Amino acid sequence: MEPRKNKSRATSYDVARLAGVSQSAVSRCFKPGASVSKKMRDKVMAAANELHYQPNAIARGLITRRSNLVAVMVSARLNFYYPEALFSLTERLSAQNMRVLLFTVESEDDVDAVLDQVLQYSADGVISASHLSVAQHELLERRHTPVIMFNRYFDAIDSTSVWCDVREAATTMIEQLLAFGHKKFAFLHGPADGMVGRERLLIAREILTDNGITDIEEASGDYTYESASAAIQNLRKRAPDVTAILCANDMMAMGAVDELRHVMGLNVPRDISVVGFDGLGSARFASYELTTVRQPIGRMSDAAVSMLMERVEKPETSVEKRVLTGSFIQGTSSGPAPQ
Amino acid sequence: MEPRKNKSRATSYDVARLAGVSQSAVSRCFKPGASVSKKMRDKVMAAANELHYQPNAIARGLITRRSNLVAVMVSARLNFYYPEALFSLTERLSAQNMRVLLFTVESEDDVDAVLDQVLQYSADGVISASHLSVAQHELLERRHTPVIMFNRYFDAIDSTSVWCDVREAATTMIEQLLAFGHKKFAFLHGPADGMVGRERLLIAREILTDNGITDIEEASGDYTYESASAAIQNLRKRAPDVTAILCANDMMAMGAVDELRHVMGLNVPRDISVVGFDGLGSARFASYELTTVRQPIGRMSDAAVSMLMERVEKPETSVEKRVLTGSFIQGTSSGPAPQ
DNA sequence: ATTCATTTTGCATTCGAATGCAAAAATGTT
DNA sequence: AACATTTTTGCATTCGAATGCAAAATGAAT
Repeated sequence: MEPRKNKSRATSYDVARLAGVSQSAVSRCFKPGASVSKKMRDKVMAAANELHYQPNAIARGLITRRSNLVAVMVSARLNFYYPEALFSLTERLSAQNMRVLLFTVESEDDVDAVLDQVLQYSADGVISASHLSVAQHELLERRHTPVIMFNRYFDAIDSTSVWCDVREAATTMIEQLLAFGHKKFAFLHGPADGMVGRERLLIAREILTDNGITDIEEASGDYTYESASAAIQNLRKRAPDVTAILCANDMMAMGAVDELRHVMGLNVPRDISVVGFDGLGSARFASYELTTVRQPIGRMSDAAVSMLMERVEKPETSVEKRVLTGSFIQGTSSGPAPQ
Repeated sequence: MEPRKNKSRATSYDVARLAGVSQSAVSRCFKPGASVSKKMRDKVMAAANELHYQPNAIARGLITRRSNLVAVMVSARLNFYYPEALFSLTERLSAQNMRVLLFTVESEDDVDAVLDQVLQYSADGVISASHLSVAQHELLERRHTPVIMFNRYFDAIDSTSVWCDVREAATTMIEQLLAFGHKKFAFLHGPADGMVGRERLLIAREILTDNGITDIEEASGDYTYESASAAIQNLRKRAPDVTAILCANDMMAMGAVDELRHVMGLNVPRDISVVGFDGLGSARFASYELTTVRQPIGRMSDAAVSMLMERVEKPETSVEKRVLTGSFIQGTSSGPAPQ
């Protein structure tokens, strides 16, 4: 008998040799529901424990064509919303015995390179919180890799997605502002390619239009706290009569509140109201108490994971869009319009 | 010629057949620095492009014994500090052509299960921001899997780690508080198992002791914003004369500031000063402008990744502790002690 | 004890790429 | 042109687990 090669890791052959059985027997003992006698299982498990054997997921993946890896793509820019979603997804994926391969996407240009990696690692599926082009969708489809778009409904292509419908909550929010007597509104947009923010403000615009308000001021940021500062300065200069600012996300709303209060010396909500979208943890901090529309991140993650798992098990499962509804959060960053 | 089996993915054999060469030639064309003639490379690359061939990372990993996967373990509880570190690490690892396998750890009990997964996937290395026991370290060592402890210096075992030394900055911070005339201090601790927080306040205590202050009030939270609320209530009841609160992290400092200001109606820093540790992005928000000690997350990530890569390439590389220094951030959450 | 049905087990092959070695081709030398 | 040298290529094997199929073992039924 050879002295053990300086392998650090026991293989199924090592276990088989020690237990005096075949390698296939070992393999079967680690496959739930396989046909193994109790005697065999005991022998093998004893040997496996002795050698600290664990099946090699890489080798297994090669033959089964299932890596049990899920690629999760998030945009690095959105520092606050996505961590909550990311952790939430990770927990739920582990519960399904899936591992998370994390990819951050700086800009749209990175996506192709990331997808190459996703495919090289034979991820069983993708959950993407960044935009994918039609070509990119097609690439994944050709490779039979299911994708779930997370919070990306209005993409050109018809793809399986989880989305949060904010219309009802936004209506409540905006009607409350109207009831508060606000007449002059402004939007604080996200970046031009920010689908989610655009959609949110589109809905807001419709609701305002329904109520006869069409003259809306516009300003733009990039979803970050910092970007709100310049946008608000600019906005106040152009349109000092605005009394309600609708921000495309909470982060900018927080930036807006701070700029108005601490730099411009205004009282929010007495002088001006600010509302956001997302329902971040930090939006509830006592310094902000944002009025906002909360996305049910936990339930969105559940939906994304369950839709993904279905498609991993049954690849031909058809496109599905699961829509959850956001809820209105009454904060203290909005209130009656000033005299 | 068989009709293509319904494989969605071209293999090196497919490329070889199309290019009229051997499979090994294809493999070599994708290995940087291999001996291949220009003619061969062109032929192969043309075929590879036509079939959209990309080498299978799983199969490659099996034979090379290099998965190019790095397991990153973070605690899910610390919602704010770690996302910044996580994204920072992910970017740097991608730059080294390594992929991130993300694991969240709810409690210490999860760690064993997570490590099993790490080993099953043959991660080339681990970056851990959660505590590992001696046994866990040994397990990884037996499997020749290098670990870098991220922000975990004072572990029982002598392990390679990145750590942020806050002593100098903390000294500056505390001496400033003393110069501001503060005499009665309180600590807002993290949870009992929070190594980092304990260490920070230990240092703070030493510095205060050096300055003749030994009677310090103590309160405890769990690093979250919310937990500061009860701790502060309790503290104010017991010791209304405290004028400076040192918090184990920024998140609790923010919670403390808000509780003091918005619930208790105090003026921070006029009535009471609050300082933190971390240097979170949100600590800079105008509503807080925390006085704190910032950890250089970017440089810490660089250090972690470079130390890891060294040990992946040369496994026998000895233990190394890289210590970066935190910097004092002057905010407006602290100021002169009240009369 | 014999036959047949059923469950367990092992054999041999497979997944896809990498690599040591030897054969073949290209290049250099005289 | 003949030979030596270097570079390029292909053959065959390997990594570690899973699995179809056939052989072996077990159990049931007569």
